Amino acid sequence: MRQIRYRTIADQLRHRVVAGEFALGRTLPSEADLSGHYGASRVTIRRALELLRSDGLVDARQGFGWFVAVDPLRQSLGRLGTIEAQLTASGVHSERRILDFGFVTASAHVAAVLASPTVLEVRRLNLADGEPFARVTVWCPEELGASLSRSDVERAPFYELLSEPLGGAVQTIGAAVVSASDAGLLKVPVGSPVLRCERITSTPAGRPVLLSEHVFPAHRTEFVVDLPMAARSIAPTGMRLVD
Amino acid sequence: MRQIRYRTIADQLRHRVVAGEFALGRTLPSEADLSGHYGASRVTIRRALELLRSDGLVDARQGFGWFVAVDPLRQSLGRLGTIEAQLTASGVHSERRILDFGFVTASAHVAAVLASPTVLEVRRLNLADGEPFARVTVWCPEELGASLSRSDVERAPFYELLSEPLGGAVQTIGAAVVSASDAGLLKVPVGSPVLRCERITSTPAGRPVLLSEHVFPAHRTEFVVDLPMAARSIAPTGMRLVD
DNA sequence: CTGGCGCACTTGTCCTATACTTGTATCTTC
DNA sequence: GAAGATACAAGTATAGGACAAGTGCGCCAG
Repeated sequence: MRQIRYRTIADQLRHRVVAGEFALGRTLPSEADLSGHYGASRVTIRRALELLRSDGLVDARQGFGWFVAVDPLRQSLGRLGTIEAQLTASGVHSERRILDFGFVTASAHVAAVLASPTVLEVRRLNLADGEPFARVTVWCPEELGASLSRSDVERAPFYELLSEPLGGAVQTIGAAVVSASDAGLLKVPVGSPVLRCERITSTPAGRPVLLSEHVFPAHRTEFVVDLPMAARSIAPTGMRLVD
Repeated sequence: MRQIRYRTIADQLRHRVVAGEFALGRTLPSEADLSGHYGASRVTIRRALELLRSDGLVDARQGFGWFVAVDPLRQSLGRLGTIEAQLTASGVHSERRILDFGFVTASAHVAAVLASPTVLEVRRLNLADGEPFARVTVWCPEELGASLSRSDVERAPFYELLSEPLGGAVQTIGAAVVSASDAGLLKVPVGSPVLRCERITSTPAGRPVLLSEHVFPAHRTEFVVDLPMAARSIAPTGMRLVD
Protein backbone atom coordinates (compact mmCIF):
# COMPACT_ATOMS: atom_id res chain seq x y z
CA MET A 1 0.00 0.00 0.00
CA ARG A 2 1.42 3.31 -1.04
CA GLN A 3 1.38 6.00 1.57
CA ILE A 4 0.33 9.50 0.72
CA ARG A 5 2.98 11.40 2.60
CA TYR A 6 1.08 14.57 3.39
CA ARG A 7 -1.83 12.60 4.81
CA THR A 8 0.35 10.72 7.29
CA ILE A 9 2.09 13.94 8.27
CA ALA A 10 -1.32 15.56 8.75
CA ASP A 11 -2.33 12.69 11.02
CA GLN A 12 0.81 13.06 13.12
CA LEU A 13 0.43 16.82 13.33
CA ARG A 14 -3.22 16.42 14.31
CA HIS A 15 -2.16 14.17 17.14
CA ARG A 16 0.39 16.70 18.35
CA VAL A 17 -2.12 19.53 18.20
CA VAL A 18 -4.92 17.69 19.97
CA ALA A 19 -2.45 16.40 22.55
CA GLY A 20 -1.90 20.00 23.54
CA GLU A 21 1.74 20.18 22.49
CA PHE A 22 1.12 23.69 21.23
CA ALA A 23 -0.59 26.16 23.53
CA LEU A 24 -3.68 27.98 22.33
CA GLY A 25 -2.68 31.10 20.44
CA ARG A 26 0.97 30.17 20.35
CA THR A 27 2.47 29.27 17.03
CA LEU A 28 3.46 25.92 15.66
CA PRO A 29 6.99 25.46 14.34
CA SER A 30 7.46 27.21 11.02
CA GLU A 31 6.88 25.36 7.79
CA ALA A 32 10.65 25.33 7.28
CA ASP A 33 11.23 23.74 10.70
CA LEU A 34 8.55 21.13 10.14
CA SER A 35 10.01 20.46 6.72
CA GLY A 36 13.35 19.67 8.32
CA HIS A 37 11.81 17.67 11.15
CA TYR A 38 9.69 15.43 8.95
CA GLY A 39 12.17 15.30 6.09
CA ALA A 40 9.52 16.52 3.70
CA SER A 41 9.45 19.50 1.41
CA ARG A 42 7.63 22.67 2.34
CA VAL A 43 4.96 21.94 -0.25
CA THR A 44 4.13 18.66 1.49
CA ILE A 45 4.11 20.25 4.94
CA ARG A 46 1.79 22.96 3.63
CA ARG A 47 -0.65 20.44 2.22
CA ALA A 48 -0.74 18.65 5.56
CA LEU A 49 -1.30 21.90 7.44
CA GLU A 50 -4.00 22.95 5.01
CA LEU A 51 -5.73 19.64 5.66
CA LEU A 52 -5.76 20.50 9.35
CA ARG A 53 -6.94 24.01 8.55
CA SER A 54 -9.89 22.57 6.63
CA ASP A 55 -10.76 20.76 9.86
CA GLY A 56 -10.73 24.07 11.67
CA LEU A 57 -8.05 22.80 14.01
CA VAL A 58 -5.32 25.27 13.08
CA ASP A 59 -5.10 28.52 11.15
CA ALA A 60 -2.32 30.73 9.80
CA ARG A 61 -1.63 34.39 9.26
CA GLN A 62 0.88 35.49 6.71
CA GLY A 63 4.07 36.66 8.34
CA PHE A 64 2.99 35.35 11.72
CA GLY A 65 2.76 31.60 11.48
CA TRP A 66 0.48 28.67 12.15
CA PHE A 67 -1.40 28.52 15.42
CA VAL A 68 -3.97 26.36 17.16
CA ALA A 69 -7.39 27.72 16.21
CA VAL A 70 -9.70 26.06 18.69
CA ASP A 71 -9.10 24.54 22.06
CA PRO A 72 -9.15 20.81 21.44
CA LEU A 73 -10.70 18.58 24.02
CA ARG A 74 -7.37 18.29 25.78
CA GLN A 75 -7.27 16.39 29.07
CA SER A 76 -10.98 15.85 29.48
CA LEU A 77 -10.72 12.24 28.36
CA GLY A 78 -7.65 11.57 30.43
CA ARG A 79 -9.37 12.88 33.53
CA LEU A 80 -11.86 10.05 33.38
CA GLY A 81 -9.06 7.56 33.56
CA THR A 82 -9.11 3.83 33.21
CA ILE A 83 -11.44 1.52 35.04
CA GLU A 84 -8.53 -0.04 36.95
CA ALA A 85 -7.55 3.37 38.30
CA GLN A 86 -11.13 3.89 39.50
CA LEU A 87 -11.14 0.50 41.15
CA THR A 88 -7.93 0.95 43.09
CA ALA A 89 -8.99 4.48 44.02
CA SER A 90 -12.18 3.13 45.55
CA GLY A 91 -10.33 0.44 47.44
CA VAL A 92 -11.52 -2.48 45.36
CA HIS A 93 -8.99 -5.27 44.96
CA SER A 94 -8.36 -5.85 41.26
CA GLU A 95 -6.44 -8.75 39.77
CA ARG A 96 -5.68 -10.27 36.37
CA ARG A 97 -5.89 -13.94 35.59
CA ILE A 98 -4.05 -15.13 32.48
CA LEU A 99 -6.14 -17.51 30.39
CA ASP A 100 -3.84 -18.01 27.41
CA PHE A 101 -0.35 -16.91 26.51
CA GLY A 102 1.42 -17.78 23.30
CA PHE A 103 2.56 -16.92 19.82
CA VAL A 104 -0.03 -17.54 17.14
CA THR A 105 -0.57 -16.89 13.47
CA ALA A 106 -2.40 -13.60 13.29
CA SER A 107 -5.92 -13.42 11.92
CA ALA A 108 -6.40 -11.27 8.84
CA HIS A 109 -7.62 -8.35 10.90
CA VAL A 110 -4.83 -8.52 13.49
CA ALA A 111 -2.19 -9.02 10.81
CA ALA A 112 -3.48 -6.02 8.90
CA VAL A 113 -3.43 -3.73 11.93
CA LEU A 114 -0.08 -4.79 13.37
CA ALA A 115 1.57 -5.53 10.02
CA SER A 116 2.96 -8.75 11.44
CA PRO A 117 2.07 -12.33 10.42
CA THR A 118 2.95 -13.86 13.80
CA VAL A 119 1.87 -12.20 17.02
CA LEU A 120 1.91 -12.69 20.76
CA GLU A 121 -1.65 -13.31 21.94
CA VAL A 122 -2.52 -12.92 25.62
CA ARG A 123 -6.04 -13.70 26.82
CA ARG A 124 -6.87 -12.45 30.25
CA LEU A 125 -9.71 -12.15 32.73
CA ASN A 126 -9.90 -9.04 34.91
CA LEU A 127 -11.54 -9.32 38.31
CA ALA A 128 -12.75 -6.78 40.85
CA ASP A 129 -13.00 -8.18 44.38
CA GLY A 130 -12.99 -11.64 42.88
CA GLU A 131 -15.85 -10.95 40.47
CA PRO A 132 -15.01 -10.96 36.74
CA PHE A 133 -15.78 -7.69 34.99
CA ALA A 134 -13.77 -7.87 31.74
CA ARG A 135 -12.29 -10.38 29.32
CA VAL A 136 -9.29 -8.91 27.51
CA THR A 137 -7.20 -10.13 24.61
CA VAL A 138 -3.99 -8.34 23.71
CA TRP A 139 -1.97 -8.84 20.55
CA CYS A 140 1.46 -7.44 19.86
CA PRO A 141 4.00 -8.04 17.09
CA GLU A 142 6.31 -11.01 17.52
CA GLU A 143 9.50 -8.97 17.86
CA LEU A 144 8.04 -6.91 20.69
CA GLY A 145 6.58 -9.87 22.50
CA ALA A 146 9.67 -12.04 22.21
CA SER A 147 11.16 -10.74 25.46
CA LEU A 148 7.98 -11.21 27.49
CA SER A 149 7.18 -14.18 29.68
CA ARG A 150 3.85 -15.32 31.04
CA SER A 151 4.82 -14.28 34.55
CA ASP A 152 5.86 -10.84 33.26
CA VAL A 153 2.40 -10.32 31.85
CA GLU A 154 0.76 -11.55 35.04
CA ARG A 155 2.89 -9.33 37.23
CA ALA A 156 2.84 -5.94 35.47
CA PRO A 157 0.60 -3.98 33.11
CA PHE A 158 1.37 -4.50 29.46
CA TYR A 159 2.44 -0.96 28.73
CA GLU A 160 5.10 -1.11 31.44
CA LEU A 161 6.73 -4.13 29.83
CA LEU A 162 7.29 -2.62 26.41
CA SER A 163 10.52 -0.79 25.72
CA GLU A 164 8.84 0.99 22.83
CA PRO A 165 7.36 4.37 23.88
CA LEU A 166 3.62 4.61 23.32
CA GLY A 167 1.78 7.47 21.68
CA GLY A 168 -1.90 7.79 21.00
CA ALA A 169 -4.65 5.27 20.73
CA VAL A 170 -7.94 4.81 18.98
CA GLN A 171 -10.84 3.11 20.66
CA THR A 172 -13.83 1.58 18.94
CA ILE A 173 -16.79 0.67 21.11
CA GLY A 174 -19.66 -1.47 20.01
CA ALA A 175 -22.43 -3.56 21.49
CA ALA A 176 -22.80 -7.28 20.90
CA VAL A 177 -24.31 -10.41 22.30
CA VAL A 178 -21.97 -12.26 24.61
CA SER A 179 -20.27 -15.31 23.13
CA ALA A 180 -20.72 -18.69 24.76
CA SER A 181 -17.19 -18.79 26.16
CA ASP A 182 -17.34 -15.21 27.44
CA ALA A 183 -20.69 -15.89 29.09
CA GLY A 184 -19.04 -18.55 31.20
CA LEU A 185 -15.99 -16.45 32.00
CA LEU A 186 -17.94 -13.32 32.91
CA LYS A 187 -20.70 -15.26 34.69
CA VAL A 188 -23.53 -13.68 32.71
CA PRO A 189 -26.48 -15.46 31.07
CA VAL A 190 -26.14 -16.56 27.47
CA GLY A 191 -27.66 -13.93 25.18
CA SER A 192 -27.00 -10.94 27.41
CA PRO A 193 -25.47 -7.82 25.85
CA VAL A 194 -21.82 -6.81 26.20
CA LEU A 195 -19.80 -3.72 25.42
CA ARG A 196 -16.94 -4.63 23.13
CA CYS A 197 -14.01 -2.23 22.90
CA GLU A 198 -11.19 -2.52 20.42
CA ARG A 199 -8.17 -0.39 21.09
CA ILE A 200 -5.25 0.27 18.76
CA THR A 201 -2.25 1.76 20.56
CA SER A 202 0.48 3.29 18.42
CA THR A 203 3.98 4.66 18.82
CA PRO A 204 4.36 8.44 18.79
CA ALA A 205 5.26 8.08 15.12
CA GLY A 206 1.90 6.45 14.46
CA ARG A 207 2.89 2.81 13.99
CA PRO A 208 0.37 0.44 15.65
CA VAL A 209 2.10 -1.74 18.23
CA LEU A 210 -0.70 -3.05 20.42
CA LEU A 211 -4.15 -4.28 19.52
CA SER A 212 -6.51 -5.19 22.32
CA GLU A 213 -10.10 -6.34 22.60
CA HIS A 214 -12.02 -5.72 25.82
CA VAL A 215 -15.39 -7.29 26.54
CA PHE A 216 -17.49 -5.91 29.40
CA PRO A 217 -20.87 -7.11 30.65
CA ALA A 218 -23.33 -4.36 29.70
CA HIS A 219 -25.21 -4.35 32.98
CA ARG A 220 -22.16 -3.32 34.98
CA THR A 221 -20.34 -0.94 32.67
CA GLU A 222 -20.84 2.16 30.60
CA PHE A 223 -18.65 4.49 28.66
CA VAL A 224 -18.35 8.21 29.34
CA VAL A 225 -17.01 10.94 27.10
CA ASP A 226 -16.69 14.55 28.11
CA LEU A 227 -16.90 16.96 25.21
CA PRO A 228 -15.98 20.42 26.43
CA MET A 229 -15.88 22.03 23.02
CA ALA A 230 -18.74 23.82 21.38
CA ALA A 231 -21.29 21.35 20.15
CA ARG A 232 -22.61 21.75 16.64
CA SER A 233 -25.17 19.01 17.05
CA ILE A 234 -27.00 17.09 19.71
CA ALA A 235 -26.06 13.85 18.04
CA PRO A 236 -23.39 11.68 19.67
CA THR A 237 -19.99 12.40 18.20
CA GLY A 238 -17.78 9.52 17.24
CA MET A 239 -20.69 7.24 16.44
CA ARG A 240 -20.59 5.77 12.97
CA LEU A 241 -22.31 3.25 10.79
CA VAL A 242 -20.54 0.02 10.04
CA ASP A 243 -21.30 -2.20 7.17
CA MET B 1 -14.23 -24.91 -18.21
CA ARG B 2 -11.47 -22.41 -18.70
CA GLN B 3 -10.68 -20.00 -15.89
CA ILE B 4 -11.04 -16.34 -16.65
CA ARG B 5 -7.91 -14.91 -15.11
CA TYR B 6 -9.13 -11.40 -14.40
CA ARG B 7 -12.22 -12.73 -12.66
CA THR B 8 -10.21 -14.80 -10.20
CA ILE B 9 -7.89 -11.86 -9.58
CA ALA B 10 -10.93 -9.67 -9.01
CA ASP B 11 -12.22 -12.16 -6.45
CA GLN B 12 -8.90 -12.18 -4.61
CA LEU B 13 -8.71 -8.40 -4.64
CA ARG B 14 -12.29 -8.13 -3.45
CA HIS B 15 -11.43 -10.36 -0.54
CA ARG B 16 -8.45 -8.23 0.39
CA VAL B 17 -10.53 -5.06 0.23
CA VAL B 18 -13.41 -6.28 2.36
CA ALA B 19 -10.93 -7.79 4.82
CA GLY B 20 -9.86 -4.22 5.50
CA GLU B 21 -6.33 -4.61 4.24
CA PHE B 22 -6.43 -1.15 2.71
CA ALA B 23 -7.39 1.73 4.94
CA LEU B 24 -9.58 4.53 3.74
CA GLY B 25 -7.67 7.50 2.42
CA ARG B 26 -4.75 5.37 1.39
CA THR B 27 -4.29 3.85 -1.99
CA LEU B 28 -4.09 0.27 -3.13
CA PRO B 29 -0.83 -0.91 -4.65
CA SER B 30 -0.35 0.49 -8.12
CA GLU B 31 -1.41 -1.48 -11.16
CA ALA B 32 2.26 -2.13 -11.87
CA ASP B 33 2.82 -3.54 -8.37
CA LEU B 34 -0.26 -5.73 -8.59
CA SER B 35 0.87 -6.87 -12.01
CA GLY B 36 4.14 -8.08 -10.52
CA HIS B 37 2.47 -9.60 -7.47
CA TYR B 38 -0.11 -11.62 -9.38
CA GLY B 39 2.10 -12.36 -12.36
CA ALA B 40 -0.46 -10.88 -14.69
CA SER B 41 -0.21 -8.08 -17.15
CA ARG B 42 -1.43 -4.60 -16.37
CA VAL B 43 -4.34 -5.04 -18.74
CA THR B 44 -5.61 -8.03 -16.76
CA ILE B 45 -5.15 -6.23 -13.45
CA ARG B 46 -7.08 -3.28 -14.83
CA ARG B 47 -9.98 -5.44 -15.93
CA ALA B 48 -10.10 -6.97 -12.44
CA LEU B 49 -10.03 -3.57 -10.80
CA GLU B 50 -12.68 -2.23 -13.13
CA LEU B 51 -14.86 -5.16 -12.16
CA LEU B 52 -14.51 -4.08 -8.55
CA ARG B 53 -15.18 -0.49 -9.53
CA SER B 54 -18.44 -1.51 -11.20
CA ASP B 55 -19.41 -2.98 -7.82
CA GLY B 56 -18.72 0.38 -6.23
CA LEU B 57 -16.12 -1.19 -3.97
CA VAL B 58 -13.10 0.76 -5.19
CA ASP B 59 -12.51 3.81 -7.33
CA ALA B 60 -9.52 5.44 -9.03
CA ARG B 61 -8.33 8.88 -9.96
CA GLN B 62 -5.88 9.38 -12.76
CA GLY B 63 -2.42 10.08 -11.45
CA PHE B 64 -3.45 9.25 -7.89
CA GLY B 65 -4.26 5.60 -7.72
CA TRP B 66 -6.92 3.12 -6.69
CA PHE B 67 -8.57 3.48 -3.33
CA VAL B 68 -11.38 1.93 -1.29
CA ALA B 69 -14.59 3.72 -2.21
CA VAL B 70 -16.92 2.82 0.63
CA ASP B 71 -15.21 1.80 3.80
CA PRO B 72 -16.34 -1.63 4.94
CA LEU B 73 -14.90 -1.53 8.45
CA ARG B 74 -12.84 1.37 9.58
CA GLN B 75 -12.69 5.04 8.81
CA SER B 76 -10.46 8.05 9.21
CA LEU B 77 -8.78 7.54 12.52
CA GLY B 78 -8.29 11.14 13.48
CA ARG B 79 -11.46 12.97 12.68
CA LEU B 80 -14.61 12.41 14.62
CA GLY B 81 -17.93 13.77 13.61
CA THR B 82 -21.56 13.08 14.00
CA ILE B 83 -23.10 10.24 12.11
CA GLU B 84 -25.33 12.63 10.18
CA ALA B 85 -22.26 14.50 8.89
CA GLN B 86 -20.77 11.21 7.73
CA LEU B 87 -23.99 10.28 6.01
CA THR B 88 -24.38 13.51 4.08
CA ALA B 89 -20.67 13.45 3.23
CA SER B 90 -21.05 10.03 1.69
CA GLY B 91 -24.12 11.06 -0.26
CA VAL B 92 -26.63 9.07 1.76
CA HIS B 93 -30.02 10.69 2.06
CA SER B 94 -30.83 11.14 5.74
CA GLU B 95 -34.19 12.16 7.14
CA ARG B 96 -35.91 12.51 10.49
CA ARG B 97 -39.40 11.26 11.17
CA ILE B 98 -41.15 12.70 14.22
CA LEU B 99 -42.90 10.03 16.28
CA ASP B 100 -44.11 12.14 19.21
CA PHE B 101 -44.05 15.80 20.07
CA GLY B 102 -45.48 17.30 23.22
CA PHE B 103 -45.04 18.67 26.71
CA VAL B 104 -44.98 16.03 29.40
CA THR B 105 -44.30 15.71 33.08
CA ALA B 106 -40.63 14.87 33.34
CA SER B 107 -39.52 11.54 34.70
CA ALA B 108 -37.42 11.63 37.84
CA HIS B 109 -34.20 11.28 35.90
CA VAL B 110 -35.07 13.91 33.29
CA ALA B 111 -36.36 16.31 35.93
CA ALA B 112 -33.19 15.90 37.93
CA VAL B 113 -30.91 16.60 34.97
CA LEU B 114 -32.82 19.52 33.47
CA ALA B 115 -34.09 20.92 36.78
CA SER B 116 -37.53 21.36 35.27
CA PRO B 117 -40.76 19.52 36.21
CA THR B 118 -42.37 19.91 32.77
CA VAL B 119 -40.40 19.33 29.62
CA LEU B 120 -40.80 19.19 25.87
CA GLU B 121 -40.34 15.60 24.74
CA VAL B 122 -39.61 14.84 21.09
CA ARG B 123 -39.37 11.25 19.95
CA ARG B 124 -37.85 10.77 16.55
CA LEU B 125 -36.72 8.10 14.11
CA ASN B 126 -33.63 8.80 12.01
CA LEU B 127 -33.36 7.14 8.62
CA ALA B 128 -30.49 6.68 6.18
CA ASP B 129 -31.68 6.02 2.63
CA GLY B 130 -35.05 5.06 4.04
CA GLU B 131 -33.64 2.53 6.50
CA PRO B 132 -33.97 3.34 10.21
CA PHE B 133 -30.66 3.57 12.04
CA ALA B 134 -31.48 5.44 15.25
CA ARG B 135 -34.36 6.16 17.61
CA VAL B 136 -33.82 9.45 19.40
CA THR B 137 -35.64 11.14 22.24
CA VAL B 138 -34.85 14.74 23.11
CA TRP B 139 -36.00 16.56 26.23
CA CYS B 140 -35.63 20.25 26.89
CA PRO B 141 -37.00 22.54 29.60
CA GLU B 142 -40.47 23.94 29.06
CA GLU B 143 -39.37 27.57 28.71
CA LEU B 144 -36.92 26.72 25.94
CA GLY B 145 -39.31 24.47 24.09
CA ALA B 146 -42.26 26.85 24.25
CA SER B 147 -41.32 28.60 21.02
CA LEU B 148 -40.83 25.40 19.04
CA SER B 149 -43.40 23.79 16.79
CA ARG B 150 -43.54 20.25 15.48
CA SER B 151 -42.69 21.43 11.98
CA ASP B 152 -39.72 23.39 13.33
CA VAL B 153 -38.30 20.21 14.81
CA GLU B 154 -38.96 18.26 11.65
CA ARG B 155 -37.31 20.89 9.47
CA ALA B 156 -34.10 21.77 11.26
CA PRO B 157 -31.65 20.21 13.70
CA PHE B 158 -32.48 20.86 17.32
CA TYR B 159 -29.39 22.90 18.13
CA GLU B 160 -30.22 25.38 15.36
CA LEU B 161 -33.60 26.11 16.86
CA LEU B 162 -32.43 27.09 20.30
CA SER B 163 -31.61 30.71 20.97
CA GLU B 164 -29.47 29.62 23.90
CA PRO B 165 -25.80 29.13 22.94
CA LEU B 166 -24.54 25.61 23.59
CA GLY B 167 -21.33 24.69 25.34
CA GLY B 168 -20.01 21.27 26.12
CA ALA B 169 -21.64 17.90 26.45
CA VAL B 170 -21.20 14.63 28.29
CA GLN B 171 -21.96 11.37 26.55
CA THR B 172 -22.59 8.07 28.24
CA ILE B 173 -22.59 4.97 26.07
CA GLY B 174 -23.84 1.60 27.14
CA ALA B 175 -25.03 -1.65 25.64
CA ALA B 176 -28.51 -3.05 26.19
CA VAL B 177 -31.08 -5.38 24.75
CA VAL B 178 -33.49 -3.66 22.41
CA SER B 179 -36.91 -2.86 23.83
CA ALA B 180 -40.01 -4.25 22.19
CA SER B 181 -41.11 -0.92 20.73
CA ASP B 182 -37.60 -0.05 19.50
CA ALA B 183 -37.28 -3.45 17.88
CA GLY B 184 -40.26 -2.63 15.71
CA LEU B 185 -39.09 0.88 14.90
CA LEU B 186 -35.53 -0.12 14.06
CA LYS B 187 -36.58 -3.31 12.28
CA VAL B 188 -34.30 -5.58 14.32
CA PRO B 189 -35.20 -8.89 15.96
CA VAL B 190 -36.40 -8.87 19.55
CA GLY B 191 -33.48 -9.58 21.86
CA SER B 192 -30.77 -8.10 19.65
CA PRO B 193 -28.22 -5.74 21.23
CA VAL B 194 -28.29 -1.96 20.89
CA LEU B 195 -25.91 0.84 21.70
CA ARG B 196 -27.62 3.33 23.99
CA CYS B 197 -26.16 6.81 24.22
CA GLU B 198 -27.29 9.47 26.64
CA ARG B 199 -26.10 12.97 25.99
CA ILE B 200 -26.35 15.97 28.27
CA THR B 201 -25.72 19.23 26.46
CA SER B 202 -25.10 22.31 28.56
CA THR B 203 -24.73 26.04 28.13
CA PRO B 204 -21.21 27.45 28.24
CA ALA B 205 -21.96 28.28 31.88
CA GLY B 206 -22.60 24.61 32.57
CA ARG B 207 -26.39 24.54 32.97
CA PRO B 208 -27.88 21.45 31.28
CA VAL B 209 -30.38 22.46 28.62
CA LEU B 210 -30.77 19.37 26.47
CA LEU B 211 -31.01 15.74 27.40
CA SER B 212 -31.13 13.19 24.63
CA GLU B 213 -31.23 9.44 24.37
CA HIS B 214 -30.03 7.75 21.21
CA VAL B 215 -30.56 4.07 20.50
CA PHE B 216 -28.60 2.45 17.67
CA PRO B 217 -28.78 -1.12 16.42
CA ALA B 218 -25.47 -2.70 17.42
CA HIS B 219 -24.88 -4.50 14.18
CA ARG B 220 -24.73 -1.29 12.19
CA THR B 221 -23.01 1.15 14.53
CA GLU B 222 -19.92 1.56 16.61
CA PHE B 223 -18.34 4.32 18.58
CA VAL B 224 -14.86 5.70 17.94
CA VAL B 225 -12.64 7.73 20.21
CA ASP B 226 -9.25 9.11 19.29
CA LEU B 227 -6.89 9.44 22.23
CA PRO B 228 -3.90 11.45 21.15
CA MET B 229 -2.29 11.80 24.53
CA ALA B 230 0.37 9.52 25.89
CA ALA B 231 -1.25 6.31 26.98
CA ARG B 232 -0.56 5.15 30.50
CA SER B 233 -2.50 1.94 30.05
CA ILE B 234 -3.88 -0.29 27.38
CA ALA B 235 -7.26 -0.29 29.08
CA PRO B 236 -10.09 1.69 27.52
CA THR B 237 -10.36 5.14 29.04
CA GLY B 238 -13.76 6.52 29.96
CA MET B 239 -15.17 3.13 30.81
CA ARG B 240 -16.65 2.87 34.28
CA LEU B 241 -18.58 0.50 36.47
CA VAL B 242 -22.17 1.46 37.11
CA ASP B 243 -24.33 0.80 40.13
C1' DC C 1 12.08 57.65 26.49
C1' DT C 2 9.98 57.40 21.94
C1' DG C 3 9.17 56.91 17.02
C1' DG C 4 10.67 55.00 12.97
C1' DC C 5 13.61 52.19 10.21
C1' DG C 6 15.42 47.92 8.89
C1' DC C 7 16.43 43.14 9.45
C1' DA C 8 15.03 38.47 10.20
C1' DC C 9 11.51 35.49 9.83
C1' DT C 10 7.02 34.09 8.59
C1' DT C 11 3.25 32.56 5.19
C1' DG C 12 1.34 33.01 0.31
C1' DT C 13 2.07 32.19 -4.37
C1' DC C 14 4.41 31.14 -8.19
C1' DC C 15 7.69 28.22 -11.06
C1' DT C 16 10.42 23.97 -12.86
C1' DA C 17 11.62 19.21 -12.67
C1' DT C 18 11.12 14.38 -11.60
C1' DA C 19 8.99 10.19 -10.52
C1' DC C 20 4.96 7.74 -10.35
C1' DT C 21 0.13 6.99 -11.20
C1' DT C 22 -4.08 5.89 -14.20
C1' DG C 23 -6.28 6.32 -18.95
C1' DT C 24 -6.09 4.94 -23.61
C1' DA C 25 -4.56 3.03 -27.74
C1' DT C 26 -2.16 -0.35 -30.73
C1' DC C 27 -0.21 -4.70 -31.99
C1' DT C 28 0.63 -9.57 -31.21
C1' DT C 29 -0.35 -14.40 -29.58
C1' DC C 30 -3.26 -18.08 -28.37
C1' DG D 1 -12.48 -13.00 -26.93
C1' DA D 2 -8.80 -13.27 -23.37
C1' DA D 3 -4.28 -12.07 -22.42
C1' DG D 4 0.36 -10.04 -22.87
C1' DA D 5 3.54 -6.33 -24.28
C1' DT D 6 4.36 -1.71 -25.34
C1' DA D 7 3.90 3.17 -25.97
C1' DC D 8 2.16 7.51 -24.99
C1' DA D 9 -1.03 11.08 -22.83
C1' DA D 10 -2.75 13.19 -18.77
C1' DG D 11 -2.95 13.83 -13.84
C1' DT D 12 -0.79 13.72 -9.06
C1' DA D 13 2.76 13.92 -5.34
C1' DT D 14 6.87 15.65 -3.99
C1' DA D 15 11.27 18.24 -4.04
C1' DG D 16 13.43 22.43 -4.48
C1' DG D 17 13.58 27.06 -5.49
C1' DA D 18 12.38 32.15 -6.11
C1' DC D 19 9.90 36.02 -4.88
C1' DA D 20 6.11 38.93 -2.80
C1' DA D 21 3.82 40.36 1.24
C1' DG D 22 2.98 40.53 6.15
C1' DT D 23 4.69 40.39 11.17
C1' DG D 24 7.65 40.96 15.13
C1' DC D 25 11.49 42.83 17.23
C1' DG D 26 15.67 45.05 18.07
C1' DC D 27 18.42 48.99 17.13
C1' DC D 28 19.29 53.62 16.37
C1' DA D 29 18.46 58.53 15.80
C1' DG D 30 16.23 62.14 17.88
